[in-house]
Amino acid sequence: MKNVKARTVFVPPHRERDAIYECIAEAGLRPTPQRNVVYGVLLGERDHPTADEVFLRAKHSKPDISMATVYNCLDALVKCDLVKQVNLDRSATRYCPNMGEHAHFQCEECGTITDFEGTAKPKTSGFRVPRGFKVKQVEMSIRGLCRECAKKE
Amino acid sequence: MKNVKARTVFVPPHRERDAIYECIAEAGLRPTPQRNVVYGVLLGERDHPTADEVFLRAKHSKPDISMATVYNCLDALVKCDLVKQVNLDRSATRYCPNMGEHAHFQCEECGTITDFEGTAKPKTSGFRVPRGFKVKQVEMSIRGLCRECAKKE
DNA sequence: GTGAATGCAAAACCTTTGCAACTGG
DNA sequence: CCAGTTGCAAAGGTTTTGCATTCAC
Repeated sequence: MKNVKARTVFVPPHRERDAIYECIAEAGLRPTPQRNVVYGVLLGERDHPTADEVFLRAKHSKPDISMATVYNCLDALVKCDLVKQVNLDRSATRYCPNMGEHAHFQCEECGTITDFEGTAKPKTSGFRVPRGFKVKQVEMSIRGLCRECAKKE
Repeated sequence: MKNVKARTVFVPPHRERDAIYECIAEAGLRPTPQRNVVYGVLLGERDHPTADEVFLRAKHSKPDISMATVYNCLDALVKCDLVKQVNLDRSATRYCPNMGEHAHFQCEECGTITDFEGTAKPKTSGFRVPRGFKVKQVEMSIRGLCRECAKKE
């Protein structure tokens, strides 16, 4: 279940590309070419790449970029709420520029990741938030069999 | 294994203690003292320990246990549906013996993990499962501020 | 000019693997 | 006896860190 490409089902809004400058500046961070490239990579192919995959793709337009910088940029984008971290299993963390409500499905057989559209809000999701806790983000991870692998069984 | 030594700090419920034998055997795996200890550790203190933390605790009752074995045991328990893997951030995977429906809350400030009781089913959670996909497990991760940290802000 | 961000390389960390020895049924 | 499991040590992969240099404001 390694080196598996993930699929996306949604269509990215347009103005996200400009948002990086606003959002990064707003967060008190400095907009840089590297952060721009990293965000561009994520928007370019929405397949939930790992940091390493982002690194390799970012090199195309910025050959000198370093791994440390990729991590820095990803963290910055996460802080700015432009990107989500996706932790599905013990393998590397993946990154997702889709900030809309959706769940991440991973196939137990082939490992592919698929986005399930929909909302995941406390009220509708059925868990109780204890008094005093402040919920900021809800993420849903689903495991099971994808269409292809379900057929084979 | 009728003679249970009273050295361990916790007192696992009876049923759960037996469950490991049934479940492991059912899964075609072999019940071993190591697997027993690892499961006992998880039941003893339900604080979502990492593999390393399980390792350290398991050493108390089984000083010769190795890290590789801890991973082996954890994987075996996960396969038997006695234990869940919990992946919240880039840090190490955590393990949870609570197989009831609940969500994992992690505080952005202090990092503590809290269980939120409740169900997380596709129907009520608001996401759509594409035709042909088979959902086996849904996991919810929530981030925000815990009671203490929310007060401080 | 100054603090923040970068690139590099090394370190730290987490997890897996290969293999000989052992174990439980 | 035999397949499955263990312990060890080493390898593999991911993420972080320290520091000199560069960059954006």
